[in-house]
Amino acid sequence: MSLPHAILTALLEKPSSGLELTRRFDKSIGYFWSATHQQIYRELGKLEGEGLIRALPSEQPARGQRKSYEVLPAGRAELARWTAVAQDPKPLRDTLLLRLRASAVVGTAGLEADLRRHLELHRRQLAEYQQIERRDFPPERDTPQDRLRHLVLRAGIDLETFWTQWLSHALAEFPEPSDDGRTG
Amino acid sequence: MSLPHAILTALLEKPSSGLELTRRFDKSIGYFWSATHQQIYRELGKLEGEGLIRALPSEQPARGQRKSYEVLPAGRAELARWTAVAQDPKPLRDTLLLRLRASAVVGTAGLEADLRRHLELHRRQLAEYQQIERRDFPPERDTPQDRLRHLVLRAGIDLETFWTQWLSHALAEFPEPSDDGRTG
DNA sequence: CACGTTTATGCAACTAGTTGCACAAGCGGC
DNA sequence: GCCGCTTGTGCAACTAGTTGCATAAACGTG
Repeated sequence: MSLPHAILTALLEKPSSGLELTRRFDKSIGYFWSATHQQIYRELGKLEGEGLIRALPSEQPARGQRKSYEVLPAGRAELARWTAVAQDPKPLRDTLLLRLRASAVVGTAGLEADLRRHLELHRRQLAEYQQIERRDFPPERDTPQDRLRHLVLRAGIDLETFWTQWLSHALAEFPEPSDDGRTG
Repeated sequence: MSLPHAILTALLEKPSSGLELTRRFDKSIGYFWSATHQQIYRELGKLEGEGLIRALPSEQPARGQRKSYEVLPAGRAELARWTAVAQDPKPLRDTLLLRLRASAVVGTAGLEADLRRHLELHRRQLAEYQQIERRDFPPERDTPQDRLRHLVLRAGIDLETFWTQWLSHALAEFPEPSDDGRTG
């Protein structure tokens, strides 16, 4: 439902080929809307068919036969429309919480190790976000665009902070190995 | 991938019919793994076919022709297995953040109202969780099971707290109406 | 110059979740 | 006793996202 709009946003920021988009998704927009290259190519085809983007005619030859796309006015209009439409927040779906809940009835065996692993992953992600913040949002730059993008990054930072804290807390009060929380 | 395990957990906590499960999903497990009644019925059929649950033979007659299910040993084993298996956290996917990012290029028109609406929704959800916490987790009850379930609820509470704070912050530094953050 | 590797594009099939609808039985009232 | 409402169960079709694979050009190296 949102992938086409994620792609439109990325292409407005900078016209790109499928592969460039894939790379930029891996390290920017993909932080809050991930996509594989297969999804991206498929969607680029659709968007072109709908007249929302077009292939840049200029640079054709180079290696492979890469095509770069740019957003057409209709595409920009569609993105603006979609941005303004009210949408309900989608309900939380988290397997780790589900597993914790399940462990209250079937025992916590094996779970603690994975909690530690998640904690480490979230710490890493947090560090990565903080590095991006230092690099891309120094105090002096402060256009409205910067402020909006910084807000998005702050959400990522604060979410990872939440997870690291919650996981630390969870591990701290985890049942002893001998007491696995099993009911029957 | 996880719906069957959510159902197994719910059925272990208490054998139920499809409708009862649906209701309990709406106000408990569904907070972190939502499901519609259609999904639940379909999955109950599958689980029964796989021999992980069975219909309780006893109470057949009543209204409609409701069937209650209970978990078989194979089902409990499968849940325990799944709980212990390492799983990667699934990447964040959030349309609101995407829209905010898009608004940096196409303008923030219409977005602020929806941010306010989301703030209100998250405040409500937070209040609901806090009420559940007061009701279900008074200080004196403290079995390992309680502590695990309380941890899950705490995650919900802290997440909603994060969103209300972040949304408040976002609204506070939102561009003035005359300045909509548009680039070109 | 042949052979494996990287770059780049893309199709097809599968899985999970959502939406829309169907149907049957009891319930409540006029 | 019929009519509309609610309860309870369920199928079918659709949508979004994932996984696995196919293809082809250029590159680099022995």
